[in-house]
Amino acid sequence: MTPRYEPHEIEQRWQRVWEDEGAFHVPNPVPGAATPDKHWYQLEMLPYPSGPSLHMGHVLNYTMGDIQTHVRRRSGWHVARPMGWDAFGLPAENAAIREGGHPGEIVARNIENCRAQMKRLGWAIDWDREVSSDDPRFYRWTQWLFLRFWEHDLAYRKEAPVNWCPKDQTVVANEYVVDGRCERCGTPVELRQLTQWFFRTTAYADELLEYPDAEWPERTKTIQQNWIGRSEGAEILFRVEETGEDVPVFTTRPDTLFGATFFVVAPEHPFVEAHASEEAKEYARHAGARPVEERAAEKEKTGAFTGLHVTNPATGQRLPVWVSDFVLMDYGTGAIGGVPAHDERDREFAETFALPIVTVIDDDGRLINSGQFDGLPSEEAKRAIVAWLEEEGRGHATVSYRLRDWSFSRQRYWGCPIPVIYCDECGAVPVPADDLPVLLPEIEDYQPKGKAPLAGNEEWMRVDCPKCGGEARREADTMDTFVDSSWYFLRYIDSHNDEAPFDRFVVDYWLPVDQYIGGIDHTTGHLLYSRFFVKAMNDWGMVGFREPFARVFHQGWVTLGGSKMSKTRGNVEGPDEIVDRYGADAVRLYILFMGPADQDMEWTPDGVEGIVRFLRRLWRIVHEVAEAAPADGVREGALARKANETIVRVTDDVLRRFQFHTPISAVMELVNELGGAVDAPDARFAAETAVSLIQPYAPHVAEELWGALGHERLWEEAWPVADEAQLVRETFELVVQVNGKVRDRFEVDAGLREDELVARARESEKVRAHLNGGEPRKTIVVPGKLVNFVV
RNA sequence: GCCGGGGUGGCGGAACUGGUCAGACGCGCCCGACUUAAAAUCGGGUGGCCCUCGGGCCGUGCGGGUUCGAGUCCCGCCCCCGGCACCA
Repeated sequence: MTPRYEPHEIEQRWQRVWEDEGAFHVPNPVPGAATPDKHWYQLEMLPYPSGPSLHMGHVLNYTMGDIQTHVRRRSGWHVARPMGWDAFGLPAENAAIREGGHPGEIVARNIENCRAQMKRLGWAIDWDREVSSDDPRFYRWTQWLFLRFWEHDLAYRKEAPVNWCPKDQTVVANEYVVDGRCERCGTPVELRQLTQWFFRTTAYADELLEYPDAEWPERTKTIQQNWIGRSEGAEILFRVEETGEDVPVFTTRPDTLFGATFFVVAPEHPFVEAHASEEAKEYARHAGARPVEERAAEKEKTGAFTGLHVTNPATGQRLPVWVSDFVLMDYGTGAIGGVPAHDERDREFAETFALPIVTVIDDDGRLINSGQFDGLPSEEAKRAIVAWLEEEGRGHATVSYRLRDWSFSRQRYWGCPIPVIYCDECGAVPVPADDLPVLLPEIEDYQPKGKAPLAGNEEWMRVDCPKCGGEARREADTMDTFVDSSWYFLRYIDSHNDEAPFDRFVVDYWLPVDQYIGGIDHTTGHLLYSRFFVKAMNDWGMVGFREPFARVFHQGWVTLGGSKMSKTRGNVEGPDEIVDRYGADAVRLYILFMGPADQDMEWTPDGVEGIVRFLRRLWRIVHEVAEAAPADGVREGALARKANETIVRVTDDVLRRFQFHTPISAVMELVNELGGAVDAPDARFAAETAVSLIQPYAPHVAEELWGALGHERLWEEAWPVADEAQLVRETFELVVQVNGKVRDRFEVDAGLREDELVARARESEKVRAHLNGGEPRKTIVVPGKLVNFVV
């Protein structure tokens, strides 16, 4: 008698077994001992525990990783599959402010909840590797790493204009300002001149454009490349007539140099303060304060003449120097040679102020009015003019980038303290390694007030200078959350290490990450920062690789009401209710069956009934097979063939194509066929195959059905391998076309030669009717598939 | 403007290197069986138009092309999504 399918009873039972056995713990290799060389690091972006519940996007993400993990494990890979918590930072702190309470307590409670949800979904996580970025055992090493960056001049402190979010009351990195707004809260950011800590990401700008050891999606690479914004060009010196000093400009169009008829500096350019007329200074003061977006929106150019002139190094002509806000101080050199004939903005400027326009490139792209360079195609002219400038000592080829260094100090409480001490005598001094971690103190009032809340904690702030022993003060800013997530994937590998952030031997074994699953929204932030971290660590000899993530996959957004589920939007749907109702197996299957995992999908539980029906059908049919089918079932026949074909499809989709919805369809097809022949000699084999193949998706019910078929421990069972002999067909359905249209189809022997196939095709009544007794002009034979007559 | 991705039934989607009348699998809908009835379950149908019920014609955003054969390749458009953008 078939028992009832009771998902909750089954799921709890197997989850307990796996937990008690530590079924998904995979130990690290030990130097000198034999270690499997077939290994796989399966990583999904770690969650922010800023709310009490995971959302369906997490369910999608971690189920995908889970399937990958199960299939790899059962195929003989050594799989590292860790999990942790991105616990520091704004999202958690803002949640604490909303709810009232200490962020540490709220985060701890959320983590506990989310961990329970993860366990309830039955994910094959190695909990022994768990880390949390707010744990001193973790952030001790975040601080230690920061000191290495500083030591290598890849972290520095400077005063610079930075993005300030007036709502969150902190500096925000360029990478997390979207359309001029704070990515977290949507508030428009302001520019403020502040002394901040930066990581020198620009030191790796060129290398970050290349992906030598990584298979990344094209669109992801493009986004990063656009963000880095590399432009090849030249730096050219213009001499100021009145003072004799040289002012450099950056241009990507040195071929148009002869057409430069005026010169423009940015309002913030030091030249203005040093030499410009009072009127120009006055203009610069006002213009420089306005946001770039606002300036760009206006059609009419503004500006003021400085009263000075420069010499065009190509023509020797005297050019007026203007100041205008369409020239930006933070790109290139903050000064340009205005070429109104060949640049739209320069033209607008020239037209507004009645400046001369000289055409130097004709309609065929060749130079004119350019002295010895006349007649050269513009691409050639670029090289020729730069070479000539170099000879003259007036310029050289150079490259400019859009990328800016990453500002990572935050004027907020809930983050990793920056281990720096300021001493009047010694300046900025690193906290000695033995004194790490600098613990984040418990403070009552952590509300953001525009300056670091830690600064108000006198007891914590006052410290002896590690160098001279004199009275000194701590750095009160904390680090951006993205510093924690720039290296968490390394700590996972060696999460209990008390001597170092990680051991190079084990990290070199597991990394680079074989498959990273995460949102595309972190492309120019987290993903870029992580690459920067790893490249630097490789240069210091800490790791033996230069790219952290060999393959990246971006899941689509699970949307609700058309927009991405997120706590800030408040449109979060968690897994609890639907798991309560249908069980974890159904939810796991359903979230993947909804569509291709890399596309956005609107969350609706409507279709889950179809999956529940499938599970019940599978349950019933497998039990029927267990009763009706011969015990020593054969592995040949129509069902066995279908089973073997399904093995190939599922395996190829998961491992090679990274496609998770089609394997479910494939197993459904197999189960549909099996349902009509539960007592067939090969039914038992087909049932075992179906259960085995569905195990990564629905591990609990699969385990139970595996038991019903008389076996145990499916999670350790070798992944099915297709029997090649069974895949070879003895007959196939020959398609016969006339002029490319299918006119007949029938089974033929697979061993027939081409001429025999043609002969069989010509015997068909239907085909004859379409040939009208005539001879085909041409006959195309595709062995094993079709014959096409062309008349 | 530059760069990247995409457009297939009522819906989610399949078709992996051009080759089985494109539409697998599922949702929804329709019909039937079981039932006093409903739910659940099981069976069947489901791109459009025409039909003498054998079939015929059209059909993968639009227009061309290559090919015996195109959702798939090429050219030109249209639309949608994403990145960059007064970046010199």
